[in-house]
Amino acid sequence: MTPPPAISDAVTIELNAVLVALTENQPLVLTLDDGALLPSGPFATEHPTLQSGVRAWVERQTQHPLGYVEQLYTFADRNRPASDGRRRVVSISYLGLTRERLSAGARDPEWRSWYRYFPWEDWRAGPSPLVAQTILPQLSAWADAAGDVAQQRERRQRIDVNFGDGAENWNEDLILQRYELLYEAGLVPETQQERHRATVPTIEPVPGMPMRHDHRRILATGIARLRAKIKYRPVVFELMPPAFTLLQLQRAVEALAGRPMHKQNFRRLIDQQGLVEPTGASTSETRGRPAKLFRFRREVVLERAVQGTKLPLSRPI
Amino acid sequence: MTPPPAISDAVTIELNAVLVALTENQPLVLTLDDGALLPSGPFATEHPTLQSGVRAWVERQTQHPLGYVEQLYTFADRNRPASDGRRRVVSISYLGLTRERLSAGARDPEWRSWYRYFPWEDWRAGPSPLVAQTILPQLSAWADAAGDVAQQRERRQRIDVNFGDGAENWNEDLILQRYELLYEAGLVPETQQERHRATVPTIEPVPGMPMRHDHRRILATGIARLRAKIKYRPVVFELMPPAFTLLQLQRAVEALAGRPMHKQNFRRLIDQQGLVEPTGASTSETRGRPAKLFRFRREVVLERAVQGTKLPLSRPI
DNA sequence: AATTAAATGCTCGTTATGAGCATAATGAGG
DNA sequence: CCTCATTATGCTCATAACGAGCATTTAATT
Repeated sequence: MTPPPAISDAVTIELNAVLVALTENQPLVLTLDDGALLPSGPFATEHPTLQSGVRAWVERQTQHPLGYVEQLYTFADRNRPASDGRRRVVSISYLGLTRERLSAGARDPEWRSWYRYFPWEDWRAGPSPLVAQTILPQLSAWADAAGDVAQQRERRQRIDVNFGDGAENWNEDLILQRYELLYEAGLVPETQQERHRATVPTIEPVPGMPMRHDHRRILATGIARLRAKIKYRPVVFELMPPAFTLLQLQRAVEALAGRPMHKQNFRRLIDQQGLVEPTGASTSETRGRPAKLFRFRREVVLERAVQGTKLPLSRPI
Repeated sequence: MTPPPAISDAVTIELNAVLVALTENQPLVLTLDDGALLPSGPFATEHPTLQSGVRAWVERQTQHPLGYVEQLYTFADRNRPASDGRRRVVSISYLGLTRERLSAGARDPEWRSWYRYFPWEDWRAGPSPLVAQTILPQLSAWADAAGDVAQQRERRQRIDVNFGDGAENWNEDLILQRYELLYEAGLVPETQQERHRATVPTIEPVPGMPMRHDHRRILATGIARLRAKIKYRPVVFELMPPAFTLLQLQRAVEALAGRPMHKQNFRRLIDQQGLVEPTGASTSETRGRPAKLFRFRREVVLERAVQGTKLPLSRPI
């Protein structure tokens, strides 16, 4: 079935990492080159597996063991097959979670809040004004500029599904689709990198720091995966210190999800899932009543089978 | 950051496809070589993107347009970096859904029920006797054979999470983890391919047809993805004819999930999600009261933002 | 001692979900 | 023609999950 590969079909593998840490309620991502790139490394002969390749060079760079690693996506679309004899690059991206951040001295690599790249994704203090005041109007104009009426309707619907009305129906998981929509609408600087800058009318881009190549897209993919995953797997704990208060845990989840949560219900959820156990100690770092300290119950990684199902199953016959 | 790639780091990309169709309530997968392989093709210079590469050779093979395509996973672990100068192979796998099956004449490629490969995954007629009578006892023996007590406990827990007790707590999404567990326990023939056959005591493998290389694992990955996805995205319809009854739709979902569902509740779910609309016609192919025919409302792909969240969000401030 | 900031406990209404009863509309068999 | 088997479809009920918010407790601060 598979014919022997031609020389010209050889590619080079590049590994990209979305490496996430959490400090002072900010979700941080490791960047290079003044924030313009995600760290990446080659997949070399000495690596037995892809994941060990990622671990190897990330740990060398950050000087810290990488707790959790998960494959994100494989892209080969960035550069067309080169006719000049240079090999095509296939990039495989990974999401990594780590507890400690790099010593602050170095300027490059640097940890940055991911909300610098996606400011409209931070709804922790309520609906982002950026969405209602800047993004929705611009997207609206883009929808109106569509060729025919059918396309207009489709655009409006996509905008509505992904961005809501600026106040309600915000779904934090849709970060990737939102970025892609902005990209299509020409509202991020990356769009203009791609095409002939002269012919595309230069629109004022939406606030948010761009990255080179498709790295901001990869970052969005990583955030989307993480935001989805915290809902059914206890991955937050990879980012937490060994002992923490429930409020600290809540702030961590809020930082990742970009949304505020209901304190008492958050505790109820954590509690009834048996995710944590008290260490016995408590802390009074903040002003009010001292909070009990908890630790993650490692066992639950084994215990918990996701039972969640949205299908109307019937009892075993 | 990325040093210029050495010649030896060049790899060849192989694309694998888990191509699914549905006929007479059986979930079918396209196989080659008497069922021992998944179809695969090279990623060649002429393909602009990975996905177009997959589409190109799958459509050529099946003579049918491929509705839905989704990337599954990228493996590079199968073969260690070759010292003999042959290039390493990285395989990128895709899940594809198609409505029509290949003309039945050809013997190769061939559509086969995926339950031939994973017979223990079919719980449509109630708990699989294979699990309770064959698999659990063998896994139990494997757990007992562990080195120390801690490892025994861990193995027992993993078995329990993934296989339940043979009657309750079956989670159809865990198909990949179950296969991996059986692999580790040496209960599938593939295990013995890998290692030195002489030294590993040959245990009677669990029923279920093996595949070459890691193709059964890739198949499990595809099924797992599909089983998870039907719960929050209307992908079943990619496998349905243009018009269908609600019972046919239910049987399709049951075929994929490998579990029976509650008829009335299934209808309620479909109904309140507005996934379908009546065509006006009805059918009396079966005996009882004629059933109304429905069609999928294409619009919902746009309409539906997944709202599902398991976090205790609070109302926007 | 009063005030303030958290932590923590508990209740309430709404919705989603699992189960099952009841009725309707056909074809098959007598 | 009548009865039965079979499938479709409508509806109710109990329970669990979830969003909201009130009330109480416990410390630091003023």
